[in-house]
Amino acid sequence: MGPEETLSKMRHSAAHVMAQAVQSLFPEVKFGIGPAIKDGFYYDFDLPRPLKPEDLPVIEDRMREIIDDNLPFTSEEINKETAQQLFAAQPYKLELIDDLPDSSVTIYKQGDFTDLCRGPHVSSTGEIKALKLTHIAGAYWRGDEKRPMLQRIYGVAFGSQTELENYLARQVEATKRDHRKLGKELDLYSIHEEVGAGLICWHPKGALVRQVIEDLWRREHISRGYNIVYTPHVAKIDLWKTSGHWDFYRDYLYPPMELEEQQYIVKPMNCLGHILIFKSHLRSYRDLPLRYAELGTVYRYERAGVLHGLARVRGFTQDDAHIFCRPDQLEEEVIGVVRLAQFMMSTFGFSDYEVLLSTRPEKYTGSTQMWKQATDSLESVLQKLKLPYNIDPGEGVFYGPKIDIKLRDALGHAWQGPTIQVDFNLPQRFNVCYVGDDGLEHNVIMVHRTVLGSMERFLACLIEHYGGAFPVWLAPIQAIIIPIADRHSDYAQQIVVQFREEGIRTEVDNRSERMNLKIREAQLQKIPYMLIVGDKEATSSSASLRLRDGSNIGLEDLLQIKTRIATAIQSKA
RNA sequence: GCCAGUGUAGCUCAGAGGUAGAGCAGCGGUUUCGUAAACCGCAGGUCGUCGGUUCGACUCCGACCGCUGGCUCCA
Repeated sequence: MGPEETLSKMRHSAAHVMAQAVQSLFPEVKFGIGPAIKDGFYYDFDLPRPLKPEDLPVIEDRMREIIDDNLPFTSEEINKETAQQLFAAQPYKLELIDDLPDSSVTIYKQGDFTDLCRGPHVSSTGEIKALKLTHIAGAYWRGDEKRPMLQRIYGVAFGSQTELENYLARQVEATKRDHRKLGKELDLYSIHEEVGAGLICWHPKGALVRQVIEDLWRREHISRGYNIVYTPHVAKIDLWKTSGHWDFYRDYLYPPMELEEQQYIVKPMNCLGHILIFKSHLRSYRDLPLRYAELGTVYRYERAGVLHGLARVRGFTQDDAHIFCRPDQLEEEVIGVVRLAQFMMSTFGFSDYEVLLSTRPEKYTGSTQMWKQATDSLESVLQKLKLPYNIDPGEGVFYGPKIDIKLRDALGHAWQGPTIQVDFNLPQRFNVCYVGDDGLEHNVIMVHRTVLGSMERFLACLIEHYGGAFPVWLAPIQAIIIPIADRHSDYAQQIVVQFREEGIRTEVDNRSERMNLKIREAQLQKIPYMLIVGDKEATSSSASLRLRDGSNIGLEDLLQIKTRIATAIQSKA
């Protein structure tokens, strides 16, 4: 058994101990389930009253007592009837017992607490080393919102106090890097109640970062044979009825608006516009593949409870593209997309990612033969590119198989990254065809893909990945000139002009403040280069260079600094 | 949407059944300074919104809105 399994066993045992503790405090408790999860565990309870944050330390203390008692865990296999009697007062457990396939079930006991459980567990409660209950949350029984909501207590548990403390320290670091906090501190964006939840206003600095990314995105797409297009933000509802979105996706759509007795909706996706552009001509097999790319802003109604900073919003700009190709071109097109995705990931410093291939779900459209061919193509691409991947069986979208890439940021937090989806549905619904060399019409294969996801979510990911200290090429302000006294501001201004001519985003801090304050603020703003100028510098065409990590380079010639910065921008380091 | 928490000045936060307070930011002034916060003064708030209880509500109650952590879902 590896260290991960040992930990997970201990965490699962901690969940049982928590259940015992809760039972001793609330004898009427009805138990849900209590598994081990990443870093810890949870248990779902049906309790006579809502839990308060103050309850957690009480439960935790009770858990410590149980741990100190070092109660042994014992298991027993019993038949279902016996189990049903044993758990007669536990409706959720009874439901679980009913659903188990075997005629016998296992139970685990520690002290006076018994739970239905497959195990395994540590041998006694004393083996649970370091834990902390972290938060309370509501959770539907079996994740179904039509069923009762239970109260879930989350906890973390580790093999030693030191590891627990490290974990808590990482949490503190993650809080510091939270894009919502940094977004405010670095003046990147804001969300206003007056505008509406989940709708983003980009401030100049956030907009600048976004533009730099978009410029790179456009350049890369053009050089890789994409055509950039623009499509309207609203369209007649019939278009969305034809596509099936109005039927299948209605819960996510903003409601229709009426104009000249026609109903229009705001687009939730960009694909239909691209399809209509494709269909504006008769297309030959020689024209394919056609790749239409758009930084397309879409609006989707997301439930209020799921909104989260830039990461989950109601209006967002997808870095979208649709590839229309022949079946024999699919594989090469997917290779191109994966290479582009890899290029983007390495450009933004993501080296840790997971590739998932999602296969046919239970409800699907298209023939099984089409599914097989497309899934094989996707898999073959991953093999040719020697990309390690996992199969996510049945997790494809109803219209086709897909490849998803999950990124890990510098703190190990996972983000949904590039996605490549084959679509058999829309080409049929809209009769998207090309004329083959046989003179007959054939449906195209359509690939939806994004390599960044959405600009909003990608920025959220980048902010947290870099902890707000954007690499020089992305930094909204790349250099700031800090005159020591007012008499140095002319010299400072000359540097600004000179640097801007070189394309270096430069500002000057001309306030009548002390240099120390200006340095502090520039550092907090995570500006990569601070050029401090006083009498010495003004007479020698130089500046005293300081970096945002606190290091002090000292006096350096202006030309040299310019080259230094230009090189850093160039290398995207 | 559901469960829990929460909303006080632009920001970070304190306070509290008898009509609000700090630091930073802002404004005015003094200071012109050598590597992470100079000093003095001024101004700033229908205490999220609406309704109820009360002689009196920012404080108690209710509804709504926003935010936070989850459930569910996803770019």
